[in-house]
Amino acid sequence: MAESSGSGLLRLLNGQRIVDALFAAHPSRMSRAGIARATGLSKPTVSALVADFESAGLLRVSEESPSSGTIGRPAALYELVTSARHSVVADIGATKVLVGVSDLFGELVAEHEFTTGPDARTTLDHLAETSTELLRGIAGGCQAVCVGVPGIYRPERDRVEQALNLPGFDDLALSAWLSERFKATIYVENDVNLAALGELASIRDEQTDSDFAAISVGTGIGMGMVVGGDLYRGGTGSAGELGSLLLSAPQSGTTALTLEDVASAPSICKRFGRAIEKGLHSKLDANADVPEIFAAAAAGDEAVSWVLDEAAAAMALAVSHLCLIADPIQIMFGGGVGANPVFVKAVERRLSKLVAAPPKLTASTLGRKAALIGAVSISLRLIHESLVVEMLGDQP
Amino acid sequence: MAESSGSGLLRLLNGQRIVDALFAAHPSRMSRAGIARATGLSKPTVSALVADFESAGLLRVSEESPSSGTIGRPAALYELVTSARHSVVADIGATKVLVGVSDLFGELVAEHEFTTGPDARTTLDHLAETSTELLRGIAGGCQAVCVGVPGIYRPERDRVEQALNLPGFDDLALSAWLSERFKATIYVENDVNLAALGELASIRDEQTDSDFAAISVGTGIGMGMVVGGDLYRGGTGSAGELGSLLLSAPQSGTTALTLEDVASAPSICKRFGRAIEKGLHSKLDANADVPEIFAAAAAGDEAVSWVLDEAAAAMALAVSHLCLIADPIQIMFGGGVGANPVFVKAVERRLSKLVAAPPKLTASTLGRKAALIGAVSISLRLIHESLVVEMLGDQP
DNA sequence: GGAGATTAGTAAGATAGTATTACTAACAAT
DNA sequence: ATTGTTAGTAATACTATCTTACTAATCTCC
Repeated sequence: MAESSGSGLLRLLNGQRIVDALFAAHPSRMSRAGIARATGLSKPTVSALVADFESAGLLRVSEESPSSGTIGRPAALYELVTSARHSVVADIGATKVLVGVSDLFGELVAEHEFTTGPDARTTLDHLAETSTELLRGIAGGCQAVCVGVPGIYRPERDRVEQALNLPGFDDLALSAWLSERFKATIYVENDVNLAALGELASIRDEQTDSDFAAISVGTGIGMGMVVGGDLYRGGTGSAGELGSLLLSAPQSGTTALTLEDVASAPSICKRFGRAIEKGLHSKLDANADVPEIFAAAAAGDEAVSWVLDEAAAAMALAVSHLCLIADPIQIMFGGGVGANPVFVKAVERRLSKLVAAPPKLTASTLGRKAALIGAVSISLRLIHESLVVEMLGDQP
Repeated sequence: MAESSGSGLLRLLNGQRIVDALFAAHPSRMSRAGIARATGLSKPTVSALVADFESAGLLRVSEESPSSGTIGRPAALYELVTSARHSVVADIGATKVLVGVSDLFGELVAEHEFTTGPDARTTLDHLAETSTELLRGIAGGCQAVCVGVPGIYRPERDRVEQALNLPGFDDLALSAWLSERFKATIYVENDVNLAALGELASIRDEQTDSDFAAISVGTGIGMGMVVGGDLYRGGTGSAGELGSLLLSAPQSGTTALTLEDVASAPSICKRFGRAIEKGLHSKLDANADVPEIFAAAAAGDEAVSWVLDEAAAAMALAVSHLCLIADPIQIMFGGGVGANPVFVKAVERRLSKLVAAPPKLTASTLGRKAALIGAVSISLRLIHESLVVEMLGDQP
């Protein structure tokens, strides 16, 4: 075990700096002299630590192109070993489950998809089988597991709540269950939150980490927020329940409409049907589905544009609240309704009339895989946290 | 200067652990043997560091009660020197400026209040004079300055924006200005945000750090949020602008009411006047002020209860949005309207009908001093960050 | 082809800080 | 007075670092 105060701590800290420098430089490789320059450590110190990392299997000398064209003695270029750590990532959706195995850099080296089972337990059994199958042939197994669930996960009780689409979560200690099957760090998170992380990870090049929101508009409406690079969960873990947001104050007697009553996929279909009954003109059938409705939007269909306008107006109002309260820099829309650029444009148009400096609104580009990619980004963090300690600690 | 990789770093880290242990134990004093037990460091290491801290003036042997009643050799008990560091804190309000000097533990050792001048520059000059006056007799001057301003502070431009009540901020580089006058770390922050920190600090015993909101309802309506112990500012620094929140979607042609149109102090007075004109019954004059209106609320005055109900309903709707988006654990109301328990109770009653699990709502107990106390908590953080480095770095 | 320049990496010794062990100091209880 | 307990110090060893000086390997220029 690593000491926490003596010079062993110093070794860990300096080891972390070296690993950080190598991750920052990825995919370029670095010589030990280069690492010394980048970290400020002395060359002998770097050599000693790199030797330890190499014998622990985290680093190796790159085979190809042993430098060329430069003056001076050619360097031995080191690179991180991609396969030094693996993690299992999964997104348990209402209809499908995505499973993957990610390497040290978050590349998915194996993937699989299966249909969600009748209840949570069967689905999880299937998930466990699939992941051991995907891990076959990977030496060392996995060191981290991150699972997205279609409900609110409460770490203090180790329970998934409000997973309405998938029964059987009520008395299932999910983290404990996973710990029994995987000898790894376990992380469970709401799928919408993971999707927010995933969407952010996919645009991080052009964008700062801070204050990003991803709104999913499909069967239900949910939101994940990333604040300063970390997920924001709120005091009771239920931040971002946008669907229940009231569109106006309830008058005495009447119950007010919620955002979900107007802008979710089922509501849009229902309201379209009612618009037809009320006599609005449309080429479509009264029970058209969301893709059909969106397809007809371009053609200037009367009932369609009325329904979509209402949905966009409601969403714009909700987003205006979000801007005044949380002031995100960018908002990304996903889900069956939200990922449609027509919808995003309509919201954007209306939002500009409600808010002085509206944030950037974009449509999701990742689709279903957003949560899985978010799970990768969490599992990477878990692995990075323990990497150096484990690599340097095992030497006697 | 302290090395960042060599053994000097280790010394700093261990020094920090000792100081942290002493702060955590405050106001009890600790023996060196006790520090060694608490930190896991060895006794000689603790002795060496404590000796350095003592000669730097951060620690001293407590005079009184050199231990008694216990078995064994009596310990020399060490305590932090309260006056080792001082900070200047100020809250520049629209009508008054509060200035104080705080010691190492955040106790205010000097305080002063003066009327806000005609413009920012005059007020700041007055502030600088006052604080040098308050610092007279304090050896070493101040090491940190935290100033609350009635507007949005943008660090990247070093400007205070939207300070509508106090002209002259537009082309004033406030941090730079303060840096010229104080040889100390400077921090400028919105006053509502500081008030949130202050209110949180005053209840921290019973409450976790996380996800606390303070809503100020007075001339305007603003909110400060604390997330995980840190202020939340949003992407452009303007999170918490609750006053502009729309109470309903604007219909074509009409502009919708904002929260400030219904629940701010001026709006309440205006709407009360109109209620009288409309013929609602009241004992009060049509141009009654907020304290009078609240005083009449208990008596069941018709016009008064109509106006306050409307204000509370609007605030409850806004708070319901806040809960669904940010899910705070506790919300504290301050300001001329908000600090009134009658108002808070009314909001609470209405909120319970809008949200399934409403957070705890409370009325501010700090009043005007909230922002000043928040400034103290920021300045303490600034001082703690640099304390050990400065204390151990100055020895050759 | 050889001398010099240039960069990578290693070896040896110095330095700083910590932990361990064993000691002395100071007091209470018996 | 003796014994036991706790606080603190002294001496030494250990760990990990840095510095300095060296060797190694290549390119360039003559």
